[in-house]
Amino acid sequence: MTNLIDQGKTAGKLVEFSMLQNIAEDDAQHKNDYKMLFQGQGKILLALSDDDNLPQKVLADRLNMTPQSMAEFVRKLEKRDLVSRKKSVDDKRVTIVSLTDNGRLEIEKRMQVIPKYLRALNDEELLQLNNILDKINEQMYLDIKNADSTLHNKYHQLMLNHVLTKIHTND
Amino acid sequence: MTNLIDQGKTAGKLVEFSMLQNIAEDDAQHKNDYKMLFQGQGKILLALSDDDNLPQKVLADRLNMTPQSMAEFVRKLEKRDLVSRKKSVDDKRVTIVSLTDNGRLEIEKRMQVIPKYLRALNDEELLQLNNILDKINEQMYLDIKNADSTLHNKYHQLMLNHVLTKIHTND
DNA sequence: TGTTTTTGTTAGGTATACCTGATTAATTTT
DNA sequence: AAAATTAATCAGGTATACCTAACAAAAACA
Repeated sequence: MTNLIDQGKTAGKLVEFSMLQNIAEDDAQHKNDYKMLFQGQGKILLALSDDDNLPQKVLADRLNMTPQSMAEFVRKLEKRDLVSRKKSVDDKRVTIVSLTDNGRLEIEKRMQVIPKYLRALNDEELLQLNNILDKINEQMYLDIKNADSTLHNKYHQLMLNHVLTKIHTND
Repeated sequence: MTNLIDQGKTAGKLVEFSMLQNIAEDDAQHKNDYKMLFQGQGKILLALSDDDNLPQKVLADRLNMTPQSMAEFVRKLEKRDLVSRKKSVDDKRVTIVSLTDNGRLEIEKRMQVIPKYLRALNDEELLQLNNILDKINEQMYLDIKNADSTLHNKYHQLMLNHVLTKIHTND
């Protein structure tokens, strides 16, 4: 596997990339926005953007979090007017969490940020990068699926849907 | 600029990529290692790997942090045996921070992680990705430089050196 | 030499992401 | 109907990344 050497090189460049990303986006909240998409409150927003109106319990399961943490984050999101909570009619124990219009906008805003550095690429390179990302992402889907055959982490499945429908379609 | 549309597509895939990365590396500390390379204590380690034996003040300046934060992080790193501190002989006010062997190993370990998803790429694609990352990174260097003409953030300069010498050379 | 500047420390604080334990209220099971 | 399970909440905790204010010691400057 001579390939391993090339992989190593690329790995280095990816670290470099992350580093630079981190520094370059040092300006204010833009960075935070982007970074916080995949943790805590951001994760929840993302999950809801795929599948709205979920009970807290379901969210907690999907995102691999305790219900207590979920309660906390949802409360915080509610305060920021990004989600709303209402009691389920069928089951008065459950609280349904929904995105507010505000929340939906917020997600859109965060996801539509086009990193400035993409300007550096010409059409051909953009196409290449697209294809490469497709392959990489597909590989990760596989890895995730395999690591998760037990299905106990529904989040993975969730993200699969999310991305496949919302992003992949515009190829 | 029709290109904007393609950029948008790619931006989406990059978000997808980050998301998946986040989920796929869900296993234990591997994830944390990688993520924490660019913040707080990790940043400091990285800075020292380029240029060792620095006064705390210099580190604080380069990393855009208050000296107090720096003191805190350095203390934490010392506790973890990743750096050592010694008083400068020339200037008894300054504390010189140095990587321990342990710290050096730690950085190597963290940076040499080859993401599994790179397996999915063949030689040609790996080459393409390499070139693309070069271009993107170069663009970011420019952006950083421009944003930082005042030179008040030496970190950027630092990273420039770091990456150019340590990573770029093996092209 | 006395004042000012610089490096670093101590103390205290904020915010975010999580977690465990205990408890309540609603629903299901027996 | 009583017991067990479930969804959520409250209370309290840990860890990390930062920050400001106040202050001591050393060095530079006047």
